[in-house]
Amino acid sequence: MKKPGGKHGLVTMRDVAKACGFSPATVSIVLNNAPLARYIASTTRQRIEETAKRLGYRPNVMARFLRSKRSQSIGVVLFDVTDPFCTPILRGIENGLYPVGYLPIFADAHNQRDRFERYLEMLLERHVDGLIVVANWLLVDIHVLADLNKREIPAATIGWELPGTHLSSVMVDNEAGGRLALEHLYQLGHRRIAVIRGPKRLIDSAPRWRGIQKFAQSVKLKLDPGLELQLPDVFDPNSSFEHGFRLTEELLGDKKKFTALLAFDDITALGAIRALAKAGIRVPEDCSVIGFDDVAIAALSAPALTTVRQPLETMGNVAVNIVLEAIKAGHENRDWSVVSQKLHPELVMRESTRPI
Amino acid sequence: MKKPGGKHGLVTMRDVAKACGFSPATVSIVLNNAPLARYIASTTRQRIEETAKRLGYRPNVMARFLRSKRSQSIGVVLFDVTDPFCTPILRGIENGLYPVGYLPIFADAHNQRDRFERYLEMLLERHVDGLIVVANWLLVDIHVLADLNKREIPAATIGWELPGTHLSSVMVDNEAGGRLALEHLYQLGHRRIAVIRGPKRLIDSAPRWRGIQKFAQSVKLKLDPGLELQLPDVFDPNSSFEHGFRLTEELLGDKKKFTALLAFDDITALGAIRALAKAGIRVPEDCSVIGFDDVAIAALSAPALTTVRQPLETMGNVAVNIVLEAIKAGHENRDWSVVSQKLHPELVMRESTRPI
DNA sequence: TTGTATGCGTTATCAA
DNA sequence: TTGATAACGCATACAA
Repeated sequence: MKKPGGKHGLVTMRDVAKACGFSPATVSIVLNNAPLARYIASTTRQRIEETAKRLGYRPNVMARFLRSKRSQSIGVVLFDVTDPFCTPILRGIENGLYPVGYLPIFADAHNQRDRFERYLEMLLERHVDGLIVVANWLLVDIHVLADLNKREIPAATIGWELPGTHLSSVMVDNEAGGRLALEHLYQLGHRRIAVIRGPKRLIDSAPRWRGIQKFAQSVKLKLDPGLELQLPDVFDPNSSFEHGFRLTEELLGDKKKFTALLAFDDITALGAIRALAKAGIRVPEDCSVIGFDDVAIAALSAPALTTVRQPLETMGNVAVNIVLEAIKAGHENRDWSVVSQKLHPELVMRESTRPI
Repeated sequence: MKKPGGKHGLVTMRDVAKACGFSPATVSIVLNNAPLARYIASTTRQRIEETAKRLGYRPNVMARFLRSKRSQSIGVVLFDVTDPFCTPILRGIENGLYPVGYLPIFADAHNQRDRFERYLEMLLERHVDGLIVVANWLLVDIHVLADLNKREIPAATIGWELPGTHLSSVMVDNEAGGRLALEHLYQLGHRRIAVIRGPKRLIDSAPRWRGIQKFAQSVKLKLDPGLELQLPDVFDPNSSFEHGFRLTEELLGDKKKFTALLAFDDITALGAIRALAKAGIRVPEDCSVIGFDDVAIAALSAPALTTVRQPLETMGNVAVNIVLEAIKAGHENRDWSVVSQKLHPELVMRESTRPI
């Protein structure tokens, strides 16, 4: 008995058709459960399904795309996999895609704009059905977005947004997060609070700071500008540890007194804690420190970091749902609209803060 | 002037051909720099290239695959993205693929065997040109490997191997690593050393322990079996922190004296440090702790962790090169052979160890 | 030096 | 209820 399949061991639909004596068309209808499958005799259906299984037939996604224009894959562009911020998001995306049989095509921009753009092109060449972008300011470019709009590819951004485009977005409510952080320290009795603000060009920085200020005003707390530090516009997860460390050292050099420190993110907070430890200041006994993000490290560091949690995995999931919904709408020739979701942050109390 | 491209804004090769008055064949030859391109008039070539650019032509990778059998993508299956062990590997893979225009299709097994297998099938349906698997014992299955062999897809595993198959592998030299760790503690003057051994079913555990034992013998150091702990066969990055914590607590409860602790991996070490801190034992003043892997957290924790570094990113890169080489060989109808690479670990001294 | 024709594996339309 | 046939976008053998 001659074996089907070419030198690559591939079994095509025609092989199945030949083996069971039906036409490729019928086989296609049955195996895809197409609408017409309703009219196929159940004996036929069984014979076909059995044969397909026996021969180990696997549909060829590529060939299928040529007809149906569905690649069953979506592009995922991260600004930096190495950043612990991205990992849970990636997990959330993958987890949302898995049940519907979509596969993510993975691209990592290394925080480089040209790499980001090149990857976008590559993903378009692969005709991804949708796109999810975890980006930051570095990567913005009107040029590329025009392409996206022209091709009408459903796309969502995470942790970043570009109003006025066809891009949906999923973000944490930064203002609420900033408020949550300061509120926590305030309730613990802290009044002299150092704040490490985020990089100016990062979209999160302003609203987070606004939340802090608004809360301060609401309880008539006066934030000392001398305790206000500023992260530079450099991106790289390692650098923010360094910067947290250095800024805190400088602050300590100024002999300014403070009982708590509110850091822009967890890594910065860890850097700050290191600087405090080096100066003999214990956390949380002598100084409370709060971070932002609730990155994996936060729970493992010593002391475990109190922080404002971004629901990163959920954000990945939500982005997937937005994109899948748009893809479905496209197939059904329905309209779909851009959505902008803001998710709620959550205070996670651990060991790095305590009452004064 | 009528615009080319269908409702999706796609520009095909035919569009380009029509626009510049040449045949699709010529266009194909030029744009792919095929061998025949040597005979194409340079004016023609320029016209074609210019037109392609002007129309914004992008080759359709899917359609191209149908002819050339090259999908320009390779499947990457991770046992758990959430494990900090995987991140640098993923980066290494992506980085190795980028320059040659390959894209990784991403799959995360969540430490579940059925998910692992399902993903393998999905990747085969997508006709990936190659496969890289970052796995552990949980995911072994002869069944699936048979499929891989039959399809002759170049594949490499990282951090794990399965001799007697067509799978290449890239691993760290665990025995050397175990030796390095103990040697470091020994040279610092430690003699009463607790060891947290790896899960029995994990492939790394035995050789790493062997390296430890061999070094001990070579310097006539007697390891106290009472100071020997055993990680259970459970996989999940969080759990190893927990286990490191608990095992260390139990050890402390036994009132056994030790001046140093050698942990199976970094996360376990972090858990151990937490337990020590809780008991009022300072690291490294009262007890030195060494980890394994040099995961990102190691450098950021306080105290920064001394550890044995696995060149994770390099391992990803090496795996890519192995697979790409095999793919190339396949295209050129050359034979390629399975390779098993062992990379050297490296001691990274930070703050968690010190002389006795 | 360039054009024509064919087929990759699938699905969709139409005919039987 | 099922089967021919064409077409998706591209690359190649062959013809011109």
